[in-house]
Amino acid sequence: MNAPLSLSHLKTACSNCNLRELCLPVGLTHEEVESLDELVYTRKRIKRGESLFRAGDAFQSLYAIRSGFFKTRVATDDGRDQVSGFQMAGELLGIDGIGTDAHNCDAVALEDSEVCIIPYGKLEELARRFTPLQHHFHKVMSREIVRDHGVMLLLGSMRAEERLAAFLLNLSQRFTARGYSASEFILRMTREEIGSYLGLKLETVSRTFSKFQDEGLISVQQKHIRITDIPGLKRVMGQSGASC
Amino acid sequence: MNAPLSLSHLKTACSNCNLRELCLPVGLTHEEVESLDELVYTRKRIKRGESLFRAGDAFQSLYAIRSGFFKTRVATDDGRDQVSGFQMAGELLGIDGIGTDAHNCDAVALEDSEVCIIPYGKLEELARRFTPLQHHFHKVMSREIVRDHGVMLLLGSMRAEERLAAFLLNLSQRFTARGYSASEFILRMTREEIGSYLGLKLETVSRTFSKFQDEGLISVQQKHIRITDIPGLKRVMGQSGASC
DNA sequence: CGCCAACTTGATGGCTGTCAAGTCAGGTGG
DNA sequence: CCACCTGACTTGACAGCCATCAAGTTGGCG
Repeated sequence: MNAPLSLSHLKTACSNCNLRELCLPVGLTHEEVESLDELVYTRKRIKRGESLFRAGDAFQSLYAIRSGFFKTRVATDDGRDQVSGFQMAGELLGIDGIGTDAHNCDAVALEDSEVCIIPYGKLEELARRFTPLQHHFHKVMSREIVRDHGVMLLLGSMRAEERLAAFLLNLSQRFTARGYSASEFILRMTREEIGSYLGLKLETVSRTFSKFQDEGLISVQQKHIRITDIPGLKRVMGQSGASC
Repeated sequence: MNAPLSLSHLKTACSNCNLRELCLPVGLTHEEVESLDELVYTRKRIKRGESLFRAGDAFQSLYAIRSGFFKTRVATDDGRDQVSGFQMAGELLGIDGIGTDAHNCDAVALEDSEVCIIPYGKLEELARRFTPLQHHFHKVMSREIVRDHGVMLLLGSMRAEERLAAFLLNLSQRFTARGYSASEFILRMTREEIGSYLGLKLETVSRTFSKFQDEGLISVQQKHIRITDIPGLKRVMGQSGASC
């Protein structure tokens, strides 16, 4: 099922990957990227609804998303759980596992997806040899922390409309960075998953989408979203009473 | 003001530091710790109310707290801000700056404090030479991400009482790890700062403290907290309707 | 001693959760 | 091909938690 063939190896090589700009190899010379190829030698396909890893699984590898869409989900011992993020092509999964040698969240594919398996031991070894790789890996982790702080701010101080506006603008921006339309996309997650991520109930998400539509900011049809007024959404996000 | 004297160097050395178990040198051999001494050659004192760094400052160093207590604070462009964490002795400050080469939050001392300055370039260099240091540094960053996910879960799905109970238990546990009392301590932060961190208003924090006191869970007198019923607090935290 | 920031407590209102009913879209099987 | 079924979504009514506004208290510090 995931036997490494030499053909798949060829196809997997970082040096051929068009996600280079988003993934780990950023800033490496061509030569350095080629030696990265020894790092990533296996890909894995995950079908929609399946888990890449689950909380408690032994940590061994990081995963770079080659294609598809994931959610990560954390849980408390008393049965509560929450979506902690949505990840798309070029983003890294599994960083949470380094600290305890076990994964702390579930990573579930929201559509059929493919990931590159990055054995963590090898990554550390290469990071010791290639300063830019080390530096870039640290940057990726640091940015994840900064991103989480942004979500904490959102959860702690924004109202439902502001959260949803921020969410849509964030998705829009990430799609743009991948060459897709900034204003029109398909939501891979349900209202419930959006709500879980934003600390809202699914009804509130649905209601707020409808409100945005009434106000002419977006056009919603089930999972199909079209943002018709990006500046308007930004205004919704910033309306904390400080209009001057 | 922060001129490195040879005397202060001696006193700063990681090999003499009683926070070794909490800070970066965990898991290093005695020999390795000694070579760490070249890394940390300056300490800095921060008075209560002063900032160690501010959002936007160029990133150059990490800081290990030797003594004292800090809060970190993130802000949006529209004037909103939120406390993103409280840090005590043995914990690391500044990791958020690696990703963008600039700090993304303010670090403010909540009491007179002292930090060890860890030049980031040197840390990366040493991490390339000492595998355990590299590994430990990655773990520290990963744990910070996991911690943030926990806060996100708290902000997204817990009610005021649960948040405060979790907060008190977390403080209690961290004080315990440092050899202080698990049940009696002084809050270094104001109700407003607690509220900001937990996504609540200061009145709600105050009211909930009073409620806990009425219920015999804690005893509050201004900043002085005594937890009289730790299992009770844990029960408050877990009461999400799943009592079976 | 007096001032001020921090804190407590009360009254009221609004945002969002909860419960409920109905709609829509896609997939399956007859 | 169509009916049916199911999960996802929408919309409404109501309630509860927490924010807001307000007034008073406490404690530390000059």
